[in-house]
Order: sequence, then structure tokens, then C-alpha cells
Amino acid sequence: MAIEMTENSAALIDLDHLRRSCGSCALHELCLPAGINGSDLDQLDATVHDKRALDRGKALFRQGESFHALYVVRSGSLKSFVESPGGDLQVLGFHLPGEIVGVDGLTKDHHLCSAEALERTSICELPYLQLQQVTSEVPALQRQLMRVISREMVAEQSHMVMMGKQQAQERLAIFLHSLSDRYGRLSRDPTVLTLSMSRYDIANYLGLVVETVSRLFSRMEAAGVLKVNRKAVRVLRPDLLAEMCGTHVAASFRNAIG
Amino acid sequence: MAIEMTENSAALIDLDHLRRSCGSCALHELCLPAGINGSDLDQLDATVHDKRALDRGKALFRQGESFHALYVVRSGSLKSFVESPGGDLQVLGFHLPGEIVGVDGLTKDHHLCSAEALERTSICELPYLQLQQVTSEVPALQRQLMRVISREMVAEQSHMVMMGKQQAQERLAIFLHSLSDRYGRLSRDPTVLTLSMSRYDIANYLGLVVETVSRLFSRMEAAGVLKVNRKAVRVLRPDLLAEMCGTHVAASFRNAIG
DNA sequence: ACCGGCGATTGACCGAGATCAACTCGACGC
DNA sequence: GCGTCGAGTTGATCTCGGTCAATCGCCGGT
Repeated sequence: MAIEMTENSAALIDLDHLRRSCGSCALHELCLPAGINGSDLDQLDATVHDKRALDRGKALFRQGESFHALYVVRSGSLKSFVESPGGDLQVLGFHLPGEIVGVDGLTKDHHLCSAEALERTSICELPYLQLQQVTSEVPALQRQLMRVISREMVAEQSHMVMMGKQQAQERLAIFLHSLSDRYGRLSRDPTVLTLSMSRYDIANYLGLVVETVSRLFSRMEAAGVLKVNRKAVRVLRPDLLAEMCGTHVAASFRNAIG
Repeated sequence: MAIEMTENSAALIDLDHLRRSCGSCALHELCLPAGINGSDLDQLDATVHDKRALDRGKALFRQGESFHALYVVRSGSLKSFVESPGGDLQVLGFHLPGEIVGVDGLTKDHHLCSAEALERTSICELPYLQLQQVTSEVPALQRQLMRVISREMVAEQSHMVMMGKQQAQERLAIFLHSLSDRYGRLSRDPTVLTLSMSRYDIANYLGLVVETVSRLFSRMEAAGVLKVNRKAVRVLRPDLLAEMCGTHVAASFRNAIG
């Protein structure tokens, strides 16, 4: 996968590469409209502080830690989740390259959920104080940051709708469809999915148990919609998959947020 | 109820009253730290443009309408919801006095959900352009606005957790407990709840059906936790109610965002 | 005051998905 | 190569909450 090569080149990143990288980023709207392009990318490179690399299972931040930055996934993937004192946990979302995490920390100066790498993952760190500085200098950027945050919020609403109304099969279909969509936006083949998260994580995220998810994968494979081989899932019939998302609120709502 | 009297005095509102009103408001953190107090309240009164009054069932804004302001409930209550083309709808939340609505509109210049009055309700309107003006002049306010938005987001996460993991009875318990909490913050008796929303709305919000909600009210009344009389619910045993919220993630998470 | 209608409650039954349990498969270490 | 371990799959059974249906009771209109 082409995206993988960004991982170990973090230190010796060239501007052209950075530019391509930021083009598919949730925050590129935050940079490009402000005229940050070409030679200004040095400056952007300076603002985006720490391009960390995380191994599988390593935490980007943990619930309760103090908040000081927003993060954007550069390559790899993350899951975010909350855990109760009893060790019980709830997966809140999965985050692909270009997506933002850490917004939960804006409320109280400390994070209310944890974020963890699902595979080797590299990250852009946007120190909040500096970001605030930049956005206050360019009011349009403030608005754009709002958009990004609000989009996260709406995505959550959409997930909530799904949890409330959708059948198990519709949930998995919506999950896969969403993943496929996001692959498309990253210019990756939207029919070849690599599920970096475990079946347990998927089940937890969808409000189901692992057995149900497993059965659904089998059923959807039997129906000719998917070809499933452990973490490798090929979408054979995108049309059927879309159909399986149902005509209910969650599906149309999810489409609306583009 | 004392809170009711704010409704018809919107036009001839006095500063002292405004001040008391804003004290329990989600945005009071947004006003007070900026030194807006005492005589400056005239100015605040000018920024908070339109103090509309809505009758039961009337929309504050509708899905698809263009976005131009955030709103804060002054008295009464709202529900927010999305509706699919098929007429199917999903309730996203209920909003009591002091709570903010309309944040969903920041993403795309138009609202992605609708908000509707559950009873006669008065509203503070904060035109976004003006608000943006004020926050750009005072950077600390920008941060505070972020906090408020982020808090909304975290509340949504908490609801999501509930939808994913909680049993039906725990869901209703959490809903009532949350309502009770918010009553407390408004200096209303947290044991005397007035459910302005229908059983259908509650069920929809909790991802249940109306019959289940009805049975749960009966069961909780039989258990001596509640006294239920249509829309009037008295919490007889707050301790038991809290216990029924379960020791799972949603409950502890919800406490954390308090 | 009476009636009509809708919201709410209660009961009987059913089914989707959870639970419990057995088994398979691939990865990794020695 | 072999054994172990954990993730994933598959099957059998159970249960919670959804569905269908009947009834109640409050509220608003005439």
C-alpha cells in the first residue's frame, strides 16, 4: 500500500510529500484556504510539531491525561474508546489517515477517552496553544476548525442513530460502507478493505457481540456481497452492500454528512 | 414552577433578571470571564438578539435550513432529532434551560437536525457572525466556546455508549438520573421531574419502543424507586435510581462529564 | 356533559441477538 | 516440526425486548 511508506520517512519528509499528504487530511481545509501552500509549507511543517510513530497497541493518549494537542492520523489507524473502572470498555470510533482525534480533550483540559494504534501508525500533532494562535490570527481558520469539529460531532450523531434503530446486519453493512467511503477519499481502492481492528473491537463499536459479527461476515459472504479472509475483506457487490445499509435514518443521515 | 415566569417577560426583561438567568446558562462561562458583568449586561443584551418564544410543537430550526445562529434555551424545553425521507425519525437529545442547540449547523452552513419545542419555550439567539466577532476579539472566549461545543460532543459519546451496552432498565435509569442532575443545576428540585416529552420521544431517544418504556416506569414504580403520574415523575429513592444506572461505562462516563 | 381520539398501559407471544460451548485455524516460540 | 495460545468461526439454547392487540383514561371540542 502506497500510504504505508509515510511511516518511516517522517524525519526526512520533503515538502512535496507533505503537500500530498495534507491534501487528503481532515484539516487541509484548515490550511489551504488560508493561503498556506508552496513555500509556506515550511511554516506549516513547523506548526505541526511532532510526527510521532506508534506501534500497534501503543496509546496516543489515555483517558485522564492532560490535554495539550489535537492529532491527525498520517498513516495507519487508531481506535478511540472509554473504559470504566471495572475494566469494561466501549469503542467510540476508528480513525483513518487524515482524520482528527483528541477533540474530547477541549472540554476539561484532560482527555475523556483513550486513543490507541491498531497497527504501526504515524501522527501529526497540533499543539493547541499554537493552533489557537494561528486561528486567532486568521478568523477564517477558526471557522474551519469549527467545521472539522462539528463534522466529528455529526458523525457521532449518525453513529448514535445507528445504535438506536438499526438491525445487526445493517450495522455491519453501514460500518463497512463507511470504511469503504473513507478509503475512496484516501484514493485507496474502496473495495479492498484491511480491517486493522479485531472482531471484538468491531462488535463493541457496533453494540453487538463478537459471535454475531462473525456470523454476519459469514452470511454476507454466502450472499456474495463480500469475500472475507480474516482481516482482508473484499467488497464484491458494493451495490448490495449499500442496499443492506437500509433506507432508514442512519444511512441517509450518514450520506448527508459527506 | 419558578422558571416558567421568564416566558412572558422577555420584552421587558430587567438586567438583574438577565443576570440570574445567565448564571445557570451553558454559555455563562463564555460571558462572565470576559468581564461582562454589571453594567456591561446592556451590551450582552444587545448581542443576544432575538429572545423568541415558541409554542409546543413549533420548530426552532429544521433540518436543511440555513445556519446563522446558535441558540440557548431560556425556559421550557426542546427536542432535537433527524428525520429520514421515509418519515422515520430519531431523537438525538432533549434540551433544558441553559443548554445550547444548533452546533450541528457549523459544519455545512445548514442544519443537519431539527429542534422543536416540547412546551412553551423561550430562546436566546446568538447570531454566529456576531459571536464570531466577539470571540475573535477575546481569544479566551474562543476557547470557552470550544469547551461548550466539546461538552456537547462528549455528552453525545456518553449517549452512544449507553445505546451500545446498556440494558433497557439501565437506559431509562440513566435518562432519569441525567434529567435529575440537570434539574439540580437549575436549582430545581431534582426529585420532582416534569417530562415535557412524550413516552414515544423517550423510547425513541433510548433506542427502545414505547411499550418497553411504559413497562419500565411501572416496574420502577412497583420497586418503590419512582412515583409516576403521566408526565409527573417523583424520584422517591435517588439512591436506588443511581444504583440502577449500573456500574458500566455509560454511568461513570456520564458522571465524568458533569 | 358527552364523545372522540390519542397517548399510555398492560398482556400474550415471538424472534433477533446474547450466551454458553465446542471446535478450527494461523501465528509464534522452542 | 511440534505444541501452545489466542482470535475467529460455528452450533445449540435462552432471554430480553419487540410486535401485535386490547383496554384505559385524560384532554379537547362541540
